[in-house]
Amino acid sequence: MVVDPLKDFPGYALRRASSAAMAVLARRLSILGLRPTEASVLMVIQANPNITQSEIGRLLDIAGANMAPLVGRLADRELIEREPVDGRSHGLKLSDAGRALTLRVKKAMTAHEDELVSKIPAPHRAAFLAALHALWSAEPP
Amino acid sequence: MVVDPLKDFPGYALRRASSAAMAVLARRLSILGLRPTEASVLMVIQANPNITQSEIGRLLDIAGANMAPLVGRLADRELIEREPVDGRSHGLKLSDAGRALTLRVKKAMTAHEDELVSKIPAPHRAAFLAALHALWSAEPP
DNA sequence: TATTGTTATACTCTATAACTATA
DNA sequence: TATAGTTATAGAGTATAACAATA
Repeated sequence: MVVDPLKDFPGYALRRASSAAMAVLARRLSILGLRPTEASVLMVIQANPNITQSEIGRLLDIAGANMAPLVGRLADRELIEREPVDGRSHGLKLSDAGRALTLRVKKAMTAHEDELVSKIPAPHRAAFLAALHALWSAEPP
Repeated sequence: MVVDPLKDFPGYALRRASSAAMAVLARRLSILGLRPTEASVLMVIQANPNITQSEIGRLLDIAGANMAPLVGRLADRELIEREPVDGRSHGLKLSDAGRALTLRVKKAMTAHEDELVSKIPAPHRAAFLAALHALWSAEPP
């Protein structure tokens, strides 16, 4: 009946797969009161204590203008602490509450990733991840 | 120096790969005065003359509320024509201008897809597309 | 001069609720 | 009652421009 002319375009399949996965992850994280970007920022701070917000932005490809309200929300909820390292930049660290929440974020994310990976035949998993990295990092600016 | 704790998460790589690819496609299509969703709707109409807008929404997973302004823009630009098939639904067809533009959309999309595919080793391409389809269609509602 | 952080603003995509007209 | 189409509205992510303070 209805023909889908986009079905065999890898770019379209990539977009649909990504948005389907993001929707599931967002639902999981909303239980913790977090959005996906907030959760990823918490994980980056945990892995890099005293990182500055501009460094996080470069790592996650989030513009500085958008980092400000994001970090502000996390600080308002006392999940992170800011300590001046410079006259203009602050090092970010997790608070105790932030550390506890990040532990739950990690569990949610790992469970989510396991779900995704389980849908891909085991022998193809490594090549799949390699292909995603090739598409991710090699795009022109 | 800075550690990326998300790098090995397929879900995160999926998101980054998708948004990088979408950014490139959006830039290509903006030359034609189209957004990615508008371009995909044109292609669906071309492949399915007289399709209704609710059928397009189900195919592309776009909510009815969001189809209305999208189709309205295409009709305002006289790229498509609406003919009542029903008291409440309209069949959509490309106008001559719409057909000409869709031809250019197809070329832009094909060029874009070829670029993507070229970044993936040839022996892994089929498995990559299959994996994307598995992630796309098998997500729970 | 360049960088960090910030505010303000706008656009796109998405999501929900409410309504009408038709089936 | 269910569906098609529409309007209004809000949230989230992203983008640019502008600015102050600092390096």
